[in-house]
Amino acid sequence: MALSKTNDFPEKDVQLADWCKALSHPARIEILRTIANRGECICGDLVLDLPLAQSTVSQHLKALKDIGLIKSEVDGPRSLYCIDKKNFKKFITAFGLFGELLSQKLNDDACKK
Amino acid sequence: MALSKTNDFPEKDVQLADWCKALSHPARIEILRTIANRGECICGDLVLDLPLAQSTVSQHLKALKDIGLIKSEVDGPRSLYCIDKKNFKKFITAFGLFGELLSQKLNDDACKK
DNA sequence: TTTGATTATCGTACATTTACGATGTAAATT
DNA sequence: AATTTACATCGTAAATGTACGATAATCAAA
Repeated sequence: MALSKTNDFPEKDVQLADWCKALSHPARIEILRTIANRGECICGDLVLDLPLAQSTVSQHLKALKDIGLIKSEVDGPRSLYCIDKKNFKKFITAFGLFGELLSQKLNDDACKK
Repeated sequence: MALSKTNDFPEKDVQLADWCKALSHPARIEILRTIANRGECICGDLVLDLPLAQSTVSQHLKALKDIGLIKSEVDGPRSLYCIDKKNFKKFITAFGLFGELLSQKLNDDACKK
């Protein structure tokens, strides 16, 4: 990105923002949920569930894989996807910390409206 | 959106995705944190903190306000921003639920790699 | 009431995202 | 070897997002 200034921000915030971006589309939320529910699944299963073309689903899977929330292994002509537990937990922890720190500050009522 | 298919997804997932989208830029993460830390603050304070032009910061504030995570009140020539606690907690709760449900499924080791 | 301070909005440029069909690739099956 | 199955990648179109400068709007203070 030439126009973007994301590199002028703290690395931790960029990381959290990138993870959130990965969840910023309902298809990717459903994909994560489906993979978690089934333990693992292939692209074709997701195409049946989602109102999207195969190439689009594959694109969303790539986005989730690039950011590290899922991983895959070859299974014959198929690709088997599963949650990358280590990274997923990192994300949940980082997000939880963020939410917690902010929530603490909200105890004393600062806003009138 | 004509090309987008977000309306073909469950409303709850769209809502969660939209909230995550609001956190998908490090500037908006820092803005939320700063507002929470100070209880309330004005655009000018944030402009001093962030490596962005005033108009850009104002744009990010609008995005956070449109999604409901912050609200504002007039204070002379300024605008005073603060966290919208009710909605913020809704978001944290929804996200926490999502993370928890998925984490539960990750207990039995499904992935080899 | 003019000036100054502060913020919002407009216009614009460029990058990124989302979506699809078409095509390429790799492995199993015939 | 040819075919089928499953998936990834390419090319492309349209929509969104990010960023800025310039300008408009609002209110306080001089």
